[in-house]
Amino acid sequence: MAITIYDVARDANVSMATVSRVVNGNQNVKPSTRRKVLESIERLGYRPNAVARGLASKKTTTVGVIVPDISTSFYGELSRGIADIATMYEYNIILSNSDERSERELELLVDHLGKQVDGIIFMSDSVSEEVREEMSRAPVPIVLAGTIDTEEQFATVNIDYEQAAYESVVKLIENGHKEIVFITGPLSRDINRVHKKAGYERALKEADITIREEFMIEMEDTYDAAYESWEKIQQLTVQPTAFFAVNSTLAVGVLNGVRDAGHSVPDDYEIICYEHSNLTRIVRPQLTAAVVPLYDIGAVAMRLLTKLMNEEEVEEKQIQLPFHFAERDSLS
Amino acid sequence: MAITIYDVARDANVSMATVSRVVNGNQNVKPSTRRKVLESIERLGYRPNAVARGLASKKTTTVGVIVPDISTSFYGELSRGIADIATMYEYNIILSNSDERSERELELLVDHLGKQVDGIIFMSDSVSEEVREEMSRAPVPIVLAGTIDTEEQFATVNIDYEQAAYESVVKLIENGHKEIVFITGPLSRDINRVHKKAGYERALKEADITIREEFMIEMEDTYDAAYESWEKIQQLTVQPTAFFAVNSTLAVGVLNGVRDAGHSVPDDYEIICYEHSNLTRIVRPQLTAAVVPLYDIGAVAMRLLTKLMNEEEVEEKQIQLPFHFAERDSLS
DNA sequence: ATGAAAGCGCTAACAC
DNA sequence: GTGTTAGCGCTTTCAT
Repeated sequence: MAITIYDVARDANVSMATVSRVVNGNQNVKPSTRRKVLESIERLGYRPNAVARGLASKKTTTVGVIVPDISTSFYGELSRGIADIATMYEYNIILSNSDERSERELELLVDHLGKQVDGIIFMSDSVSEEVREEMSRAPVPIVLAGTIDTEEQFATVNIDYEQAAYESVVKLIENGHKEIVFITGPLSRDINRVHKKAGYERALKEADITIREEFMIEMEDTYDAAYESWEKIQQLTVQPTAFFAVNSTLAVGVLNGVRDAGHSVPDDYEIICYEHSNLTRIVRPQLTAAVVPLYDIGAVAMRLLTKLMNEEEVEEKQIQLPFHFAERDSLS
Repeated sequence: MAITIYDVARDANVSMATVSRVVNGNQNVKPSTRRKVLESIERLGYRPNAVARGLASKKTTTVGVIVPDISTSFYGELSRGIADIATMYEYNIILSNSDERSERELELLVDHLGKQVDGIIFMSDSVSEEVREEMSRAPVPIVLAGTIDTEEQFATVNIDYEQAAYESVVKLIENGHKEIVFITGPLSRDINRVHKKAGYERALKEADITIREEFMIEMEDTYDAAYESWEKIQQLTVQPTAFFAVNSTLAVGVLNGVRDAGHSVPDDYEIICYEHSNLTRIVRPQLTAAVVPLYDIGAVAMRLLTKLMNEEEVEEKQIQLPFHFAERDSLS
């Protein structure tokens, strides 16, 4: 049996309450008894039981993190930002993968809440109705990181994806392009449909460029799908001269498809994308991209959550972080 | 205040014990009362409090995962394997990053143990003496995933890194190479020094090839360091014709260094490496590599941990998984 | 500054 | 098959 607070109390000749005060840094303890207690703790090797503490205090200093897939660099980077700030504020993290399946997200929400987490960071590509309801009922604060809430109901941390898309496409247009293909993951995702596609279209409209339906190349969100999309792109009735991709994985897939087919980037085709990983710097040519500050989004989301859990006043619950462009070689 | 087991008991006109039995699937409950209880649970929206359960039962169905950096594809993939099996056996995961700092690892061990985890999966590049001691004292089982234990004291899951290194270098030798550079991360890490370097040297020795000290190119474990190492490689008194790299990130760095300097792979230089990510398939030429089954290592480690937590007999605590080679284009 | 005592919400004997 | 009753190890009033 492990050493309990009671053993320490007896050993130090004080009450449990005093030991508790010492352990929790309460100032109302005479220095000499504090020393005595500390000495007993040390000698007995006492470690507070966080579960008992959690039951008594109704705080677990644990937050739930629900993420589609921790093995992707996108969510890995985001999660690292979350974890670092969590550590800073002495929270532990319960991390679970949802694979973006709404039912699974629901289960995880209930599961984490059952574990009495003090707050939740939620990441996904869309917030389903059932998930929204469950989150609305949650007794603890929830922050969405890198995740769109179309209803603007929850606290969120993002960049202005629409604006980033717009500026990306403007760069292409300024380079003389008129036939620009939009390389996108599933348009069922709010972020692709409501934000990125919208920015793309705004730029084209503003430049009086025809928006072609066949230029919306929608695919599964994988490198291989993007690589193979080159097949489809070749069949287009109007041939494009540039690509705007919603993330670096898709961009690299298209890049390799184009290059393996014997074409040159940026001579034959120019490419711009959102940057979600260092892939953009590793491929040749290196890709010009709108850099999404994933680590920071995670960090700010966690910081916001600590404030919410602390019931501090927050001025703005929908945070937009700045983004910037990394000018590289896929655009001349 | 949330609904408790007591509220349900009162509502269903039974005792707490009966509610507990129903919730925990105990068979000793008459179907009709079970139904009655379930109905109350449903109506009141009762959710068991896992913290209270943990305190009473001394089991939290939570395991601690200590990882150097979740944002790397290596540990991301490993962690995903762990998480999936954890989910399968209904465990939650507390995930913490150590940045490979031994003092931090120590803190995390103590921290997780304080949270009363039922077991721990530990990942690192070496097991320090203090960490070894703390782990030896731990009251719950611990499994090392993708992590060397030179003392063979703990349960581990790995591949035979030495053999993979050996076979990699043999491939190079069979292709006629005699001047083969070893591109490695810090040799302070057991895995690099004790296993990978040893395999490299065994292959050379067996072929009666001189082992040159200057061919051990040690560097920080980053793409940029590897990219810049090309500078150093050029200065070597004997010029190499091939590279064996301890991971795909370093291999790609060298590859880009070589190619950006105007040389060709595999015509001027051949490259082989351990594969830790899909980078090997994305670069051009694609890299031939010894594929490390990261997901499986994580999954098997977690499965092993469930057995240990269950006090089941396990035949072998030092598990070696098979590996294979992906033959691609960096070797002709 | 310190102690006594009542819970926190649940599990697990044990009794019936 | 069901109920009673101790705890699990801690925090937190409330006294003193």
